[in-house]
Amino acid sequence: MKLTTKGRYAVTAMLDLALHFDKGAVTLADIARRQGISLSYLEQLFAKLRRGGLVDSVRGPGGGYNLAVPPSKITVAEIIVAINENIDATRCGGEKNCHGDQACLTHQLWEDLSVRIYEFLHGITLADLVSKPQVQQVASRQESRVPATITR
Amino acid sequence: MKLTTKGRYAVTAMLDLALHFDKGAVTLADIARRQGISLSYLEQLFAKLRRGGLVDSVRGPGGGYNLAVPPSKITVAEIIVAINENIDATRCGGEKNCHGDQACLTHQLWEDLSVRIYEFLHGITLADLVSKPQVQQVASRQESRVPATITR
DNA sequence: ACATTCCTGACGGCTTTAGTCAACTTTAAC
DNA sequence: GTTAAAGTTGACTAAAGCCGTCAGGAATGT
Repeated sequence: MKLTTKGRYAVTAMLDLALHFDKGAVTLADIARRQGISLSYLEQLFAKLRRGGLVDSVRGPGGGYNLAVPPSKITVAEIIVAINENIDATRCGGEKNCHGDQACLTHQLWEDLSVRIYEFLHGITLADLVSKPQVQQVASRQESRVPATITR
Repeated sequence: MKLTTKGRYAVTAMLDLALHFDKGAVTLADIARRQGISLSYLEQLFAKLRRGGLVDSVRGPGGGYNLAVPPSKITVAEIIVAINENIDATRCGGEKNCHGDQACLTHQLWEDLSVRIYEFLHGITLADLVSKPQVQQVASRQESRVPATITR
């Protein structure tokens, strides 16, 4: 389980999609504006999300992205896994050859931790996040915002 | 809570110290040989561990490093915190200004996760790790090893 | 046709990681 | 008191990953 800002961007973007789940396709430009993420970077992230089967895309005018399944069926862990193709927290990638030909001293520790983190994030769906008061509060503020100018 | 290979190196090295807790000072050269970590890199890590008060150093011949307190008093979380001076998993460093002037949508999520990871790692001491059969098994193999040549 | 939007690949700056090298200080042992 | 073992510090490099930009292309509704 690798946790970087990349994964955080992805979860934020997916949460934005979840907030507009029943309102038709959402363009990346909208997400970029609302969440303050560069459009081109979003394009990269969504390419992976699409390959991971988490979102559906609609081309052409009026197009955009939609969640492939309802928010209650998508967990945070799935999003992060789709973004970071390498998932293991261990040094050896599960090969247990971290140290020469043998497992390193702390191999088991990182494996345990990895499982814990995964379980935590797997227990949280987008629907869970949407229902949080804090999220709704921030979201409503974003709706009423003056659109900023978007580069490219 | 930032989890990188850097932190893993540090925990592995500290575990090595814990395994030799009652046997006098341990040189970095020994750790480098046993754990397959570059000596110069260990020097950097132990400078931080020393500043963090986790280890004591003894200079001169016969010198080396010792745990500053018994293994049962040192948690994995402390080690990682000492190594990565920045601890927060959130984008804004607790400032809650992740997105312009307001907290980003997922601020709370990362804060929660951060706490979870910290609690997990704070619940594991070096003594816990030492008592694990797997660790002892790997450790005993390392003791009987032919010393490899060390560069510089 | 045309504008909109997704899609793809290449590229560059930046930070972090991992490791190297060199010089220095302390101190035990001879 | 010399010497050698060890820690201490700082500068440096190479590689990787992150973040973002740019340029073009493909699909598609109007």
